[in-house]
Amino acid sequence: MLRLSRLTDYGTVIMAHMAREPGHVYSAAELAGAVGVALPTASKILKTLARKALLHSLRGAHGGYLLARPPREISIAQVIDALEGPFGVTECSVAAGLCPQENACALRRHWQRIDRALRQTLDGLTLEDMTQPVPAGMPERRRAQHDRRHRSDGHG
Amino acid sequence: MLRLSRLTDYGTVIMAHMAREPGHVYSAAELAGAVGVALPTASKILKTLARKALLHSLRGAHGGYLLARPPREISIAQVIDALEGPFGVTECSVAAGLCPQENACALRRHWQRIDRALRQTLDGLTLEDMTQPVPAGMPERRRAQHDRRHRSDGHG
DNA sequence: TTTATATAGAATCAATTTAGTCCTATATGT
DNA sequence: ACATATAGGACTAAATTGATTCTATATAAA
Repeated sequence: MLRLSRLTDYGTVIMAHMAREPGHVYSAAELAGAVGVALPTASKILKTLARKALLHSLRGAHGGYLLARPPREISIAQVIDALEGPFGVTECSVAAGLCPQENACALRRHWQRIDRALRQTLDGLTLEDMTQPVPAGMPERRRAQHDRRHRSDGHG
Repeated sequence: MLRLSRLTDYGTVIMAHMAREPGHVYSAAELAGAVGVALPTASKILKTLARKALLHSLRGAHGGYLLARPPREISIAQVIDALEGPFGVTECSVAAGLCPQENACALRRHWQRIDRALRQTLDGLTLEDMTQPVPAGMPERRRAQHDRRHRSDGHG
């Protein structure tokens, strides 16, 4: 796995949808319909994204949500942060706890390094990228996507 | 988040512990003690790792487990695969489903790309690396760990 | 050959987490 | 005023995960 929660998944879909027309104000109902989730669910996500300052919200009649910044200034990592809390692959990498052995504590450092590397990848991809069709090449923004050979044998 | 399950976390700790003495045969009880988890839990993890061919198991008295390959030939990605099933950040990236809009299907491609990038990172790190102390520099094996600046503003 | 020690594998139970919904309050345009 | 929309919190139900237990099997040693 290494899964994102479903809500976060929806969140990225919603954000990507909004990124296609950055100035437009979308109501929760509109987005719920466009993305195919129930209104309360979309609402919940939108509220969170607004609270975390990735969206601006407008209350009252004709209100709704719009992106707080241009799509190219909102990264996937930021969306994940907003919807899933502090970034970290393992519990241990955020807060030490178990593992009485020195061995484990050594691991902690490694996990933190891994977190940084993964985060870097997700931070290098913006909403703008997500609206672009994947050109089978590399829509990487400014980071080279180097060779793909790796040492694993049986895993795709 | 983007969390690994706790069992997977334990699994990596166990594997890293075993990697310090690659030839040695460890009983489940021994490992449970060393790593600080209950015996049944360690057992469960070890059985899975053995079934997925990352460990060899020896039954009977004086039995136990040992690494199936040298530590530098077992990547973190492989351990995660074994304990968490098919690699993928989103449900959508493994099996399409929701998202009636064309927008969403475009996203799918992007998620798959993201999966590949993350996997590459985790595949570049082996058990051998995990046993090494983190030298504050870069224990990367053959992949350069480039600059750390990224575009996000408020997130650590 | 019997006994003690270990793993294999399936099934089960409890706890936690997550998804989804609902309710009340507040803001704004007509 | 009234209709429309978001804010925020509380609540419920479902799914996932963690942890344990049970039976079967294999092996070393007495």
